[in-house]
Amino acid sequence: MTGVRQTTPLDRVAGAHDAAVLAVARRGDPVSRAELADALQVTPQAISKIMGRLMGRGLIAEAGTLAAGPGKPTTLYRIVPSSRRAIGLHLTRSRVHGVVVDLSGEILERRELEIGRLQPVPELIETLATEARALAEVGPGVLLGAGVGMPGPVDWSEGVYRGTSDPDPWRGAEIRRLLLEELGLPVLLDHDSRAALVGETWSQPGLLHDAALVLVEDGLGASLCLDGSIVRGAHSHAGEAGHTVVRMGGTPCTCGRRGCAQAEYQAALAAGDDDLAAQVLATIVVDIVRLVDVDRVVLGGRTVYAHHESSMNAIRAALAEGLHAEPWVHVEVMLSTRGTDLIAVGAACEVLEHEYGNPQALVGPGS
Amino acid sequence: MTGVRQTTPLDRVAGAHDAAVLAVARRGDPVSRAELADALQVTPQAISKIMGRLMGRGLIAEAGTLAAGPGKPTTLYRIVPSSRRAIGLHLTRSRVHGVVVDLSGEILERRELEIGRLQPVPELIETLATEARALAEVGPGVLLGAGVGMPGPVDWSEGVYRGTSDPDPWRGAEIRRLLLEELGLPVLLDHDSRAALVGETWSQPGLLHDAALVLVEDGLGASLCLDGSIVRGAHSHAGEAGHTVVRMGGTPCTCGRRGCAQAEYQAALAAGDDDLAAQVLATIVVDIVRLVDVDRVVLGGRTVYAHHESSMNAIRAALAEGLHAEPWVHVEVMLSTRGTDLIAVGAACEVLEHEYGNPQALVGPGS
DNA sequence: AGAGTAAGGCAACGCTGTTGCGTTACGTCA
DNA sequence: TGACGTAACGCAACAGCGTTGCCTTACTCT
Repeated sequence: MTGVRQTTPLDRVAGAHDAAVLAVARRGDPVSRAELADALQVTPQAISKIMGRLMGRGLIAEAGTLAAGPGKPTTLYRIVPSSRRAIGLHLTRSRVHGVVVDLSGEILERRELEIGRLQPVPELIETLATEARALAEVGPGVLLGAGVGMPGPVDWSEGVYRGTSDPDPWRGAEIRRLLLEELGLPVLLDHDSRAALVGETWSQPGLLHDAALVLVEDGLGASLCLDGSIVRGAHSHAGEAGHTVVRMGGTPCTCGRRGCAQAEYQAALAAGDDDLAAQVLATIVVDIVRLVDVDRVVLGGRTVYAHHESSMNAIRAALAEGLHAEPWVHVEVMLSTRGTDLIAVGAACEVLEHEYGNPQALVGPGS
Repeated sequence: MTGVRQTTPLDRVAGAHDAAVLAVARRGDPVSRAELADALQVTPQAISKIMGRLMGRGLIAEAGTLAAGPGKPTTLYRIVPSSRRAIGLHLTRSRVHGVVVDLSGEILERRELEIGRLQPVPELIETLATEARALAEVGPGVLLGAGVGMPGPVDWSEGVYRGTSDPDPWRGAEIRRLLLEELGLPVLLDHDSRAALVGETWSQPGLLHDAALVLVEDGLGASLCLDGSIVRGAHSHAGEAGHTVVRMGGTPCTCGRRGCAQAEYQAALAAGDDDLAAQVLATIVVDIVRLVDVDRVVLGGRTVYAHHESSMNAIRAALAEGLHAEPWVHVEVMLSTRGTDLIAVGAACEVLEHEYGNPQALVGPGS
């Protein structure tokens, strides 16, 4: 597949800088040319050119001036949230939770729909499309596309729900392609925990440079952001932390192994032992920290919402215990800023990220 | 810290392309302009310019022509291994194992030295410097620097051995700075498992795009290469897979927790239960695969060398069992190509990688 | 007002890879 | 032996990136 080159290397330089400026601007406060020059490691003159491009596209606008002492006052710039929109859909077996967000990731509208447990794929696509079309009505700005976040094995690059082994009507569904054909809009499909992390990184650019997000919904998932990039893996399949063994020979899991974190967590909850459940959560968090050295851990998901305080405390305690010999390692534990919208918002942010986020590698595929 | 800009964005484009060409050339077979153009997604004319730069630096040379049908025969190019050298030192509590490698990662010379268990830091630096100076005598080509790989918590970006909590004469040693001052050469310090993976990726470019290396020496470590980049983490501390809990409430570990993989592994070996030890290894491999979705697992290290066949079989069996519901996920399990030299060679390759390896991010620090 | 200061624009520049076209070096066939 | 077709390759002009040097603008302070 000798693909035709789409962008030149110089386009990529420009694109990377445009994305970097947007990331800084997204942090909220108006920024100056000098600040941006420092952040991007380019000259102020280059920032002027970059701003010219971005203002031409309507993504950035001037936001007044700031006089500090003598001399010409600094011109400030801000992002224009209303210039773009994206739809995000959180799909589970029992419902579809949808949002439209603006360029800054703020929610413009929310919708919720209960669905039948065994909706066949064509009907499911129709349901998703209907929700998306309703959401598309809301808000100003160019609509960029729709993102879908769902649990279970999901192949991001193929846009396919892989499914588990049970008889499953959705197994192998080409959700991205079908929904794209239905909507006529760009569509992205991703794992719920990865979508959630994309959402967190979008609205807090730079903060989650090395971070893990632990998602507790029906299952247990974890996504990673390492060195500023979301980890998706060789088969776009990363994030199945729920099938990490924390007790060899323990509770049997649906995956065939024993003592998976997810199985142990659910067994503990079923037995009413909330402390043990929190311990399981804390264990896999410490394991992740030891393995990939993230310095932020974000906790989110419907199930953990009720006892998030105790869960976070258990995680903090386990981190303190497991890292007592390495005092230079500090890990910040935080709750998702998005509440129960985190996956829907994250799915929408996948679209924003894809369009205006960090650039692909400078050099094409190495092999 | 408004650092002074060292490279311009255009330098980085050129540097990235130069590195990419070297990576393809390192695979061994002579390559043509057309192949490279396809791999880098640039025009053949651009490859000519890139080759001009690289040949000017002596890194690449012409390697004959290849006539295929009518028309001017294709010119082939190959890497010049003898143009550069790097020293690699593998440091443990009981010895120093050193190598010099050429640009292709081949060993030119090997040295081994037993050392006293509690050598104080200044003496240790002197020992390392002596070994490095002896190795520096061997082979042609420009000597680029020295890499040091060692177990335990190591901060790559600071070049410091962090140490564990025991009274430890090496704790906090600024090995990189001290050795640099002693040798007058660039020095890099890294964790043994990460160094080993750098070595594997250097000599097999492109193959280990998403891979894990499990290192079994005195302790148990694992390093990751995700999306083509070695994972070092927020505190340059990634890879402590040995302190991943595989049996909650299990064998007490030196780190303070119970049931860490390393503790369980060593306990099993001490009890003579090699099967159980292999199972522990297999468990953490599957956990890693589930979490970050690597499609290659490299096994290496002195301790696992004797029973590598059975260990690899156990890992393969565990992968087959743990992934039976996801038949599209294929994971290749392989043995290190470097035998017991893997860490020393890897440390040397850290230097090569730093000088000629994949480019830093296109845009400077995002914050 | 006038001097001093800092921000920002304009124009020329250096460097990337790209494009268009001519040259080189090979096979093939008359 | 020579003309022709073909494929690889080089040269020169080009577009577009950020950079540099210089000038203009806009403000404060005297």
